[in-house]
Amino acid sequence: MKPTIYDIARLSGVSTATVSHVLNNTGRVRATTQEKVLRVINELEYQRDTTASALAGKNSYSIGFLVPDVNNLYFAEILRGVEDEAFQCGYSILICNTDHDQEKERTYLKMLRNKRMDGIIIATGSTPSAVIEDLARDNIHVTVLSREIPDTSIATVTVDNYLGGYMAAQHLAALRHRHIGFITEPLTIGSSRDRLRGFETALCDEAPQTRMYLSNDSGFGIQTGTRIATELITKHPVSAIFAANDQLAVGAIQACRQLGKRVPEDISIIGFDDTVLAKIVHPPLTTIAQPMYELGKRAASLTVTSIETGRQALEGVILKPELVVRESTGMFESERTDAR
Amino acid sequence: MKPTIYDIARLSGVSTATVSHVLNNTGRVRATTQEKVLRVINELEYQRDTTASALAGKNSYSIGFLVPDVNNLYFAEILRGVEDEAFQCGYSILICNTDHDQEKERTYLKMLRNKRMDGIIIATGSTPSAVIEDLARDNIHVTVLSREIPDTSIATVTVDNYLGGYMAAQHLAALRHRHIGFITEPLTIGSSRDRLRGFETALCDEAPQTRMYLSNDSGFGIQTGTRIATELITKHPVSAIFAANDQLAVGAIQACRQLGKRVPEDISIIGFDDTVLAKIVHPPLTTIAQPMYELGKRAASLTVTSIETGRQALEGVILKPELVVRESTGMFESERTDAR
DNA sequence: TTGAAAGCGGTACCAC
DNA sequence: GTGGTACCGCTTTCAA
Repeated sequence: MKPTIYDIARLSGVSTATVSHVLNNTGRVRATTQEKVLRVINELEYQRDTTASALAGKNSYSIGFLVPDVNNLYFAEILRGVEDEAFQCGYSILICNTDHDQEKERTYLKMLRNKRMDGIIIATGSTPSAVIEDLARDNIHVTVLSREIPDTSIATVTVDNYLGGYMAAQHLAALRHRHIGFITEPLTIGSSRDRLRGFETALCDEAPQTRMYLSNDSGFGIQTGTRIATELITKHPVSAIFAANDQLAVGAIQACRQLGKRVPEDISIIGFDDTVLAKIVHPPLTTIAQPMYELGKRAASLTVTSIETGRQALEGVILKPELVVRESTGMFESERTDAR
Repeated sequence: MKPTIYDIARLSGVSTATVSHVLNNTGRVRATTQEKVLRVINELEYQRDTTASALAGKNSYSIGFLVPDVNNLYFAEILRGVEDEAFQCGYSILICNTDHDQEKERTYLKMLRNKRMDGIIIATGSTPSAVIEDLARDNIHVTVLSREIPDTSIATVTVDNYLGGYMAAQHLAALRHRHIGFITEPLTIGSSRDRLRGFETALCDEAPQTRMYLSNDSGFGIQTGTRIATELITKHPVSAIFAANDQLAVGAIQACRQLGKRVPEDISIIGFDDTVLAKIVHPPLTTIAQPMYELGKRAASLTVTSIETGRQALEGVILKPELVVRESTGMFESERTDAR
């Protein structure tokens, strides 16, 4: 059986209080005593039981990570960043796949509370801030990841989605596209709205004569991308499409293939995120890159800081996106469109 | 503050023992008492504190998942299966990215013990079975995922890697390839060895005159695939390449592109796993599909069964791989090779 | 400097 | 049926 502090105490002839003191470097313990205790600790390969320690009021060294779906390149990479940083700091990550399901989210949140998580990183789109405040009341430090900064002051790590949308539009406008389709994620999600706003603003700023086409449909996956792109292309004279994430963009490329349109000659496509998909797909995807790993790391780091300083961080970290030009976008050539 | 059983006991005028009984449906509690207690529980929205419960000797309802890297499509999908099943059963998953690093693995294992995990799913390549037995001694139920069945009896979920390798060779042999390159993951990993054995055996069985070329180099990622494929193609007259995972295969395709070889006209490429990469890459990849999600689910399910029955499952689940033919493999045409 | 003891929130044995 | 109470393993106050 794993040794306990009682074993350590007995074998080194001191009380558990003293053992605890040397374990935590708290209180004044005579050097010789300390040494004696440490020797026994090493001898028995003693390791503090985190569960007991947590129950007694200390950290559980665990952080919950609420995420729509880890089996999604975007979130998988964020998760990697989160976990790496957490591991560095001595914390572990408990994953919660919500599938954008409010009910699952609530269930997970309860679980996390009952398991005494020290902190929670929320990367799902739409947790009401009331929930977040509840968590704070239970002394669980919350960090919101990858969506717009909510009203309530709370630790937030996000990419500048507005700017990202802006850059995408700028790129397309510079290539002289004047009829652009926009494939969005559900606009209930803050980041989606920001991307759209940025996109529209850039269009106004740089090429006010441009028309943008937005489907009522929205979603996340490749299939959705194909569906919406098909709708956009058949209903409107678009020569370019912005897809709010790489998966949607890949779907759009597939739609083009199905419809016999060449990318980028007939239709330019630009994505968002820069997951591996963007490099693998054919043609390689021009996209707005997000520093996903970094987002994860920063979120974890902020959370740990909150936990260890004992007060909820209020910082808002906003990272910059970056335009990565590959081969899926090209200059608009009018004669092609006429041939349409 | 969250209510405790003491609060419930006080407000419903009974002892904590009784509250515990109604919570656990253990012991005989008078119906009226039960009702009274339940009412208070609902009123206060009481929820059992898992940490305290675990310390008192019950389950922690947490399972550790040791995996090389969740930011890898193959493992991400397995993780999804693991988490879904665990969630269904009321357990949560703690992730541990080992990066094939023995040191990290040891550190994680300690962490998991100290956090009183009920079970651990090990999807990394090479945990010595001694470690596994240690875990068992601490009453932690272990399931090994996705590698060969070790000597010691232990719960194992795996795909038939031998068969997978066999099928890949069969496919290539049927296409009349007689000079085949083999890109492997490190052969320290059991599943890699099995794939290689299966591959070689099929070649013997079906086309003994075939030559196989194996590099000393090995690895996991796209870059590695490109590197090894380049070596294979420049040093040997290969007309086909088997890559032990889809990433390596994608790398191989990129190598072909760089070397001016067409896939599949000049070189056929077959992968392993069938991650999304296989569908996205150009040309779409012929590959040996693994039921990754299912693997994860089964592993979680076995683990939970072990935990809840109290005795380590010894079952060995072996799922079948499947050949998925896409466009990266084709019939060998001798005249092409002559032109080489 | 050290130790006795009262928790933390549950569980479960044993007596009534 | 129900309740008293001794743990689980560690932390921390308070007194010595």
